[in-house]
Amino acid sequence: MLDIATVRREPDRVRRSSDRRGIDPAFVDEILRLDAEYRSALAALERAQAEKNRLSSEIGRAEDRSAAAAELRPRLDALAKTIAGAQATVATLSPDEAGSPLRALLEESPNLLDASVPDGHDESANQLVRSWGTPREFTFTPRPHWEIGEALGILDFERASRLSGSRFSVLRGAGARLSRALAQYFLDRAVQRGYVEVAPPYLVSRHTMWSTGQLTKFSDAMFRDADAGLFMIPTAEVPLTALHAGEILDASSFPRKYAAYSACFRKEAGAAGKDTRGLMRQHQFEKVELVWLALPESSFEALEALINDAAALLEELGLAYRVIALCAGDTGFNAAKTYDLEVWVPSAGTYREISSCSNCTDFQARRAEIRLRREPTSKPELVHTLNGSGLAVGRTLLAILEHGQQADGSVVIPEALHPYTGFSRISPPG
RNA sequence: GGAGAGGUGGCAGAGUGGUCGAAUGCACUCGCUUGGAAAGCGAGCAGGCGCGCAAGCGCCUCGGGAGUUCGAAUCUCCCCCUCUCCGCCA
Repeated sequence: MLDIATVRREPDRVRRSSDRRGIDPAFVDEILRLDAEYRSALAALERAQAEKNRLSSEIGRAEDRSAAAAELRPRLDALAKTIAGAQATVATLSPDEAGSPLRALLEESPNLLDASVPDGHDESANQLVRSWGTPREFTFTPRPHWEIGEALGILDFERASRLSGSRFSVLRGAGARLSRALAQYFLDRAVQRGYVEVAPPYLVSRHTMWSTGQLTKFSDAMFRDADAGLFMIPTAEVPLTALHAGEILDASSFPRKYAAYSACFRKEAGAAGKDTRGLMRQHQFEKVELVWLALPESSFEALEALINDAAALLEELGLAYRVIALCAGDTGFNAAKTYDLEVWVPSAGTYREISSCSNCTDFQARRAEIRLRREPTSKPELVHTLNGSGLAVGRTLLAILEHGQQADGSVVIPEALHPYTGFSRISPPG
């Protein structure tokens, strides 16, 4: 959610950011107009309330309260009418009132972009930041992971679709083991890097989902149980970021770094026809998510650290990757700046997203009311939140299968995982 | 799912219609005291919003919402949550 105070103080900054995202900045003027209207209505209401409070306490102080009440009644009745009217006006204008036009505009506006975000409308304008490793040269035509996995008997999409429909998978034997090894490995490495491991709920309330900015009119691709009022998390970013919602945290505990393994659930309705085969895009997938609560002045340094934490995992696994800075038009609603981490996928002959790391600045913290206090006597201020995958389990598994495939159909497992898998190669049955 | 108890400031815990945004204690901040500290003493110390250059002034908030009343933390209704016991269950 945008800060009304920022719109007032720096409307040009808001206009520029919106324009760069491809959003008509006209709404800024609308916000300013509604806000001016709101504040004058609020001032009128507060004047009437102050008058009423004065009269009421006068009655409370009087010798003969009922006599005083009787005497002041006409003025109080008139004030009550004024107040009721003013309240109704304020309610329709207030930025704090759910459903008011001003509130709606503030909630629908995406986060302000950082100045370092490159211009551009779509992913073609994204910028390469750096790359690591070289894609493996094959002496044979590399097969896609679903063929490799099915031949090895470790991936089963046919039975998955009988169980649940399309975009589900069944992992079996060494495949299931490899998946578990990855999750365990990612978590262990995160803890070694100072993250606190968290096992969060996979179902969260509407309010929690709303508080992290997932419930906008632009994105409702989530599975949910309307009866219970619960949503299945599309990412552990939601419970991790909202973990300290409503709290005022001591600045000395910053930065706070959390890591959680979870299943994630997405309808992916907008992605029909894209990545229909394999593990790339599933309704249910697993991921280790990394979340930082950072001091405002150091959140962009934190973003660099976060993307490096995620990238280090790929280096340890020997998988070639590149880091991409998303352009303005490709940067998500919550984010001020986003880096994507893309891993080389041999069968596709290109890099594919395996992690997305974002600095959401104070945008999520404003809704979730996550604050910090610098000194015992200082005022609370909003924290900055960051999130990124470290990493997506299915996509990493996919990359390992394709990268490690051999001419004889077996797959060589990266050494870093051997302590977790207990095997160094997956060989065809028989 | 059934029965009961309860939700007040960072914490504990008073407050059952009127100078209560809230006693008291602890924690915390500043000052005095001290060689230094502790203790002691004094002052301060919730959050949000609006007006104001500022000092400051005002409004709102005692789980959330609606109501009664000139006036609600206190009374009424609805909802949410927590705890205890019972049932069920991995």
